[in-house]
Parts: sequence; C-alpha cells; structure tokens
Amino acid sequence: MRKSNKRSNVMQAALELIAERGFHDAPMAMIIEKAGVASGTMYHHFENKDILITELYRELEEKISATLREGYPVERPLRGKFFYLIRELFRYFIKNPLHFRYMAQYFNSPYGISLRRDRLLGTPGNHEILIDLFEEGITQQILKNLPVAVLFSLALGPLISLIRDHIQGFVNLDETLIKQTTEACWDAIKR
Amino acid sequence: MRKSNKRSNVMQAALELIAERGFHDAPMAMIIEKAGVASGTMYHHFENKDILITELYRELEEKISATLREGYPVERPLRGKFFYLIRELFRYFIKNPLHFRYMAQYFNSPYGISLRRDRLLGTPGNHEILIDLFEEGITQQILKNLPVAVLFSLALGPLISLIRDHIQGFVNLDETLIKQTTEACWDAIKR
Amino acid sequence: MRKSNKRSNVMQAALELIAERGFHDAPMAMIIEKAGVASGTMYHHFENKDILITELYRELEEKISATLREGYPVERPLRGKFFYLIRELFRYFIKNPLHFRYMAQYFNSPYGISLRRDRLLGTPGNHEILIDLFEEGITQQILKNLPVAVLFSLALGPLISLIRDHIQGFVNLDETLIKQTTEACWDAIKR
Amino acid sequence: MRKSNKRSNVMQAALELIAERGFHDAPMAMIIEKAGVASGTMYHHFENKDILITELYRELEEKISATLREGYPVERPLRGKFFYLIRELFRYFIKNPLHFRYMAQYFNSPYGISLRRDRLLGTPGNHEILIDLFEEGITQQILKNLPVAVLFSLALGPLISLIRDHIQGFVNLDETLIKQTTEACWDAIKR
DNA sequence: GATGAATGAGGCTTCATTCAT
DNA sequence: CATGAATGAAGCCTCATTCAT
Repeated sequence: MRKSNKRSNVMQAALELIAERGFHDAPMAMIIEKAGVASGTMYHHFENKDILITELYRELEEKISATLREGYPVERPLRGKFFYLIRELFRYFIKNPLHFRYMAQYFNSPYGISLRRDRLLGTPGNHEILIDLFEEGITQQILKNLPVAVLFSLALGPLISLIRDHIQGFVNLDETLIKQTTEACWDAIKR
Repeated sequence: MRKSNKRSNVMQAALELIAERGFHDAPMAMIIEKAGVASGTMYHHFENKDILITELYRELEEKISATLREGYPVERPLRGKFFYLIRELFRYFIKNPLHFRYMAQYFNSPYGISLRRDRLLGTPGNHEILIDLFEEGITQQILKNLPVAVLFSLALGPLISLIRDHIQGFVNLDETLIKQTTEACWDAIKR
Repeated sequence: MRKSNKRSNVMQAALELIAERGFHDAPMAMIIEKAGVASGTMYHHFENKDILITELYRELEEKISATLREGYPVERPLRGKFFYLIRELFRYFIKNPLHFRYMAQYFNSPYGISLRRDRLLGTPGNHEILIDLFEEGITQQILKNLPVAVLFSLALGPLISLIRDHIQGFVNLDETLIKQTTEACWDAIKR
Repeated sequence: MRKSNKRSNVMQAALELIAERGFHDAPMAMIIEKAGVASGTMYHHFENKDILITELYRELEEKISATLREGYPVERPLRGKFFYLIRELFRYFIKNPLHFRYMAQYFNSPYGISLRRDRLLGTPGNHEILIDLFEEGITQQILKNLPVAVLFSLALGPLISLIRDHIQGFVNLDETLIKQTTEACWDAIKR
C-alpha cells in the first residue's frame, strides 16, 4: 500500500506550474486543480504555500544530491572527481529542466535568497564533497589558492548560465560541448 | 529637463521594495506608500505594474551600459578590454547591490526569462561589445574556439555567482580578489 | 458505569478552549487535538459542533444544579434560603471559572440567547426553587411586590457582574465580600 | 459634502447583522452586501474584521456616553444623579436594543472579555462620573462602604439582566417599572 | 469504538486598477 | 499633474464533516 500519492500529485503539479509560470502566477487553486485534489487536501499536507514551496525545493535538492553521490568516483584523482560532478550536473539539469527552472527561481526569490550555496547544489552532502575537493586541491597545489567560494563560482557559475541557455534553446549542449566547457572551468580553477 | 520628482520617487521605491521582497511581495500599494504618492499618480506615470517593472529594468540596464561604455579602452588589446569590462561590472554591482538583486529577479522571472542575454548585460550595446570581443578573440586564436554563448557563460557566470555571495556576505570581494577572479575567467576562455 | 474516557476528554477540551477563546475561535480541529482523539472519534460521540456545545452546556447546568440542591436548607426561613443560594453560586463559579465563562458565552450567543433564564441558572429545578422563593416572599410581604423577573435580576445581576470582575482580577471576592454583597442584594429585594 | 457615508453604511450593517446573528454568523461578505459596498471598500475603511468590531464598539460607547452627559444634573444631590444615570441607561437601551445586543456580545466574547468596566459603560468619561458618585457617596456615608466595583455591580448588574429580559419580551419595562427597579438598586447600595 | 486522510463550501483579505474631484 | 476613495475579481486558507480502513 503506497504512501499517499495525493501528496506527490500535489508536488508534481506545483513543480510544473511554478517552474513554467513562476511563484506568482501559479496560484494554489491552479496547483490544486492540476493535482486533482481538494483544496483541503493540499493544506492537509502542506500548511501553506511557503511550506509547499520550500518542501518542494528540499525534495529536488535531495534528488540531485542522491544522483551525484550514486556513482561518485571515490578512487579517481581530483581532476576526475571534478569532471564527474560537473558532467553529472549538466546531465541532470538537461534531463530535468523543470527542476532547474524551479531551483533557479527559488534561489532568486526571497525564499532562497539567503540560502548559503545558491549554486543549485545545496545539500550538505554535496556541498561538502565540493568543499573537500577544493580544499584538497588547494593543499596539493593543484588548484589556485583562492577562497573556496570563488572556486565554487568559477566552477558552477558557467554551468548555471549555460544550462539556462540550453533550456531556452540558445545553445545545444551535447556531450562534446559539456566536456569542453568542463575543461574550460577546470582551466579557471587549476593552477 | 528634470523628469517629474514623483515619477523618480516611484521608481526608487519600486527598486528597493522589489529588490528586497520580490515582485510578488511588493504590491503596488506598498510601492505607492513608500514613494509617498497617491495611487492615481502612480498610474498616471505607469500604465500598469508590468510597465513599471519593465521600465525600471530598462533604466537600470541603460545605467550599467553607460557606465561600461564610459571609459571603454578602445585602444587596448583584447585582454585589456576584457579585464576592463569584468572589473567595471564587479564594481558597479558591488556599489549598487539593489540593481543586482532587481535584475537577477527580473531575469529569473517570467518577465525576463525569455530575454536573450540573461547575464545582467542585456543592452544591445554591451552585448555587441562582448560579442565582438569574443569573435575577434576566436579569429585571432587568442580565445578557445567555442560558441560565443559558452564564452559568455564562462566569463559572466562566475561574476553573477560571486556578486551574490558578496551581497549576502559570504565573500568579501576586494580589488585583489576581483583581479584574481577576472584572471581565472580569462584562463577559462583563453586558449 | 464510567462514560467513555475519550468522550470526557473531548468535553474537557471543549470547555477549556471555548471558555478561553470563544465559540468562533475554538474550531473542532483544535478541540480534537487538545482532547487527543481522532476527528472521527469526535463525531462518533457528538454528531456535530452544535450538539457538542449544547451537550456541554447541559452537563454544566446539571452540575451547578446538583450543587445547589445538595445542601439546600429546606427548613430555614426565606432569608436563609436566599443567602444559601447566592453564596453557593458565588462559591461554585469562583471555584469553576471556566464554567462561568462558558455559560456566559453560551447565554450571550445565538445558542442561548433565547433561553428563558439567561442568568446562569437555567435548570428547571433551580429555576423553580427561586421562583417559589420569590413568590412566597411576595405573598408573605417580605419581598417587594415586583415581577419575579425583576427580583431575579436584582438578585442575580450583581452576582454575574461581580464574578466576572473577580475572574478578571478586578476584585477579590473573599467570604466577607460575598456576604456583604449578598446582604446588599437582599436589601434590593426585601421590602 | 458629507464625510463618506460608505463607512457608516458598513457600520450600520455590521451593527444589525452582528447584533442579530452573532460575530460568527455575520460574515464579512454578508455585512458587505448589506452595506451595499464593494469588499475592497470595506477593507479600505477597516483593516480587518476585528478592527471593524472594535471600532463599532467604540462608536456605540461614545454615543451612550454622550447621551448620559447631555442632561447630567450636576446640581442635584447624589441620589438624583444616580437615578438620572440609571434611568437614562434604561431608556437608551430600550430605545436602541441592537446597541445593547451588540455590546453584550462584545463583552462576553474574547474581544471584550479583558476590558475593564464590562458594565456597558466603558467610556472614561462615564466611568469617572460613576466612580466619583460612588466615592463621594461613601465619603458622605450615604452609600455602603464597599469596593467601588461592588457598588457598580449592584447598580448595573440588574439593569443589564433586565434589559435583556425586556428585549426578549420576558418583561415589559415601562417607566413605572424602571423607577421601581432603580429604587431597589438604590436600596442595594445605600447605607 | 477509533483512526486520520480527504473533502469542498465558504471565510477573510489582497491587490491591481479606475474615476470623480 | 495629483489625489485617494472605491471597485471586485481572485488569492490564500479554514473548518465542519465524511468515510474507508
């Protein structure tokens, strides 16, 4: 007997509507209708709109995090780990453009504006993976001796920007381009 | 010929409120009150909320654009021009954090989501400056042979990410760090 | 034969919440939670909110009534009986302030507004005790020759008013003050 | 040009509906409709339902207060002043039963439960008139030496109780009965 | 008897906008 | 140009109640 699927219907509807129309223009009533539930049911599961929005963000974050951890090449050298993470992120968001749009909105709205790591990579788990990576790289003198936040931005800033272009249809990110871009990011951070 | 005082009061109030609270949480009534005008006056100057928002966006864009063009080193070599542009952008947004927040929201909302250059650099003018720069660099084999959109992302993605961190207080972008970051971006795009 | 535990939990929760917050601000869900039962259980015992409210009123009324009848001095003269009733009412409500607040609300709401004796003394039993007392007093020319309703008000109006003040902390009704007040009420009704 | 009569339309509608149906069962939409205004207009004048309710209470209080002060017999002896006040209160509420019902509900709901002087006589002005009266009476040894709150209750408790009975049709308060009742109240408080 | 997810009518309020002055 | 009372559609959420387990 599966755990209430009304709840996940709501989440899916919210994801689609908010990603496509924005927080403002995705009224509760619209989400409710798309989810095929009663309004009371919505509020039975999510106390209010803010909580729905935040909860949905957390769920997406967790999914991404799990994806990245899944095949993380613990054994490979630093460069290999870096390439793995960036490539998987590219793939994930190309495959799940709604997740990208949702998170981008979240981070650029008052909901997420004050979140640390507004890099579409918020899970403590992932965050630490990258921090460890960067710190290790600095110590080993493989990476530039810059604040970790700067390395983050150099590595992930272009990714965010490009995925948006790809979703909007301004670029076509194929595997070759992903690889080349990742290499360019590596050039930015490496010594 | 000074534009109406009331009008600029409205724009300033809108900038502050929207930057800090988001479009969805900055109702006309609130902007009206903060601006110290009557609601009728507001609609006298701006036909509706969308127009206010767009108008404000255009004004900010024009300011940034003017700033960048002002001291543009037409004579210097490509690398020097690139460093100039990136550095001035950093400086501008550090000096005008509300402009950054406003534009970031604009680009990540349905208002601006479909704008071509969602890189806080939307003006045709600037846009062309950078396009020319990149195309010239590719031809001269100074820059990597990548789509211009990718070079854009490599150059401006980190900037956006870092300025947000700086505004949020997660990094402190001083001139040294700005220079180092710009160099790293150059490493990313140069051959 | 003890009535279901759940049932009395519900009644106690309803008493407390309604007395303190009013009918309109004591939703079923809140009573349900405070009672520690499931919503289905609530409706198992009380068909709907109105019935719960009325049922609770009846229960309180019966308790007060029983208290008054318990030591009623059948033998003592009229004045003694009157003093007994007033004193016991004072004592009861001072000891059970929530009962007072509940009943006060009940009588002043559409639920009880049309009840004959809106004097916190609704039971036929008690009602008749007082009616008999007053009618006897009139006949014996001990009490003023006024409509019974007027005697009621002269005797119980001050009581209601004072108990509220006491519960609110504006007066401190000790035994001395109770006695003095009762005497004053007697002055009001006696010839 | 009269001051907005929309506002007073709203107040009148609220008075009638709430007095007759109770706070719960007088939804804003119903008041709005009866007042013949748009919902926005309602909220233009009254921030929310609570404020409407409180504001209405204050207005009624002020009206009563003004009525009592109007012909207050400053020159007459204490007893005459007392009779004047009680009689005028009787008359006022008999003439304005909706005011009585509204205030009774207000005092017995969480809105007014914590108000001092829940004696349908809340204005500082009036309140002081009665306090002065009682204190003077105590000093002059005309009245019983009881706390002022007790004298209040003895004087006004019966009035409240009787007016309700009158409005409900259980008694018919004519001038004779008013006079007799007032005399009984005087008996209660006088030495 | 007991549970709690689900329901949906309806309540309160917001908010962009209009219009008479 | 400026004012601010008025508008009403629409948004968010509550709440008594039901029903399958």
